[in-house]
Amino acid sequence: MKTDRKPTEFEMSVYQVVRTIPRGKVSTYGAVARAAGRGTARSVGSALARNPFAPEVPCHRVVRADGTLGGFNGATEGEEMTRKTGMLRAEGVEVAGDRIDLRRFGV
DNA sequence: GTTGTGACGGGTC
DNA sequence: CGACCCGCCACAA
Repeated sequence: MKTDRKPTEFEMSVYQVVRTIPRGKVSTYGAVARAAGRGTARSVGSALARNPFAPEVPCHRVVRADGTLGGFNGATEGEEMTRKTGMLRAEGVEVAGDRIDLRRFGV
């Protein structure tokens, strides 16, 4: 894409943190924000929405604090979300409808 | 420098 | 449970 801009320091921090999420587990936007050292859930969502490191940064392992999926590959609904659910299940994460049980998978 | 917006979160009603 | 509001930080125009 040519509309891509250079990732800022903050965004880089976010991608780095998300990349460390172990397979079979998930994290939340708020948790990532704290791990990054600065920013909030909103900022993290914004960064992941522009995720230029596609498969390297497993954005599908990041969900909302209330357990709902959030978004994937730049979308919050549609086919992309269906894929996100499938990937999580393939990694051993139980997905009930559009939700995840953070009690077991939210590190 | 100012304004609007967002893949959010927590609190209220 | 759902709907609503307010606060939060970073980014683009």
